[in-house]
Amino acid sequence: MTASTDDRFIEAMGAIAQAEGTPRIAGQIVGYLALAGEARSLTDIASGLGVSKASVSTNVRMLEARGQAIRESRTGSREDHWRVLPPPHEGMLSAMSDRFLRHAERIEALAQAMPPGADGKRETVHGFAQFYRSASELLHDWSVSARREATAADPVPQTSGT
Amino acid sequence: MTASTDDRFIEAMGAIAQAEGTPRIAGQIVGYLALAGEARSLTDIASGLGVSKASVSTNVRMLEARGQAIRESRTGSREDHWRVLPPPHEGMLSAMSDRFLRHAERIEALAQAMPPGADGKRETVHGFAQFYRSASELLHDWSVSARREATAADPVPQTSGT
DNA sequence: CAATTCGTTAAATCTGGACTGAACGAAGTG
DNA sequence: CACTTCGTTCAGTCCAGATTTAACGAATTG
Repeated sequence: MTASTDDRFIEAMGAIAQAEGTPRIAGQIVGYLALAGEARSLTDIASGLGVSKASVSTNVRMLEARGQAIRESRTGSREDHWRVLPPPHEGMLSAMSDRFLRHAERIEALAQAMPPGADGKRETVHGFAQFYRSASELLHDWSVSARREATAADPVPQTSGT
Repeated sequence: MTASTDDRFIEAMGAIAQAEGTPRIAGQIVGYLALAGEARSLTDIASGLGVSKASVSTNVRMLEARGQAIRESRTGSREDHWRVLPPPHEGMLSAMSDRFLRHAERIEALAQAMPPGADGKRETVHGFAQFYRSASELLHDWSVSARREATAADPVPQTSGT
């Protein structure tokens, strides 16, 4: 019955991911790999979560692009193996940061295109752009510091020690 | 043709809202009210955006719950009037903060329920909870400071000055 | 008190995007 | 060189949730 608490955690991670606007399966994968502690093959993940390999392939590459998971190509096997690096959250933060930066640039471009009338609209729009820009910076800085902390005191389980 | 840049801003705000996992119309409303600078009735908003009053009603109340918009019940008219308060972003931050706090509590409860085995799983799960908790706190602090800054130097257009 | 207008709710519809199944190319393996 | 296995892609399905239409209660006005 020890699998039950694991499953509940994986389930919760999926729900949270969904609430944050990312695919449910992406969250489940992070939970699964975090609990595993070591790298797992795409097939393992798919059967472990009871979803199609196609879904895992898609989502695990999305996680890779975000820096939340890394691919390990072992020499012996031609299977790819995947692990989350501590903390897996860091990637989430930089994804957020990137998103906000895009928002900032998009809005700022619109502000520039606005007539500089006395109604203050252009300043209002500029204010929005400014907000997104500082949000992006804040998140970026934090993701860096979070990574540093985690690297300092690493409480992550590894099957094979140093 | 000056309405065109306004529309593009409103459009962009809707797209961003959608990208952040909230209803498109909610973002459009924020954009509309921010440009308006003063309070607008529900009917105004609906016709201004070309959407149903039901949608506006639903979304504007969601914004109110988040603190991104406030309702003004004028004595003379029985219409409700709505405005965004500067900065409207602050509500978005506290919404995020709340969400992360819920995540933290949910995960922490699971961590407590986990067997304290030597595999370090419980610590891993606890780490996730910790992450969400500090994220929540960071966002909360920032939303407060953002509000303070905006209140200090208020560049918001008001039709009726002090 | 009838008539109008406002805001909300409930049911129905519509749509974006997650997920799957099947097919394909690449890379080993015998 | 046939055969198996792996990962990806593509077309199709499915579903959550956003939006709308219609109907309702409350408030206002004459």
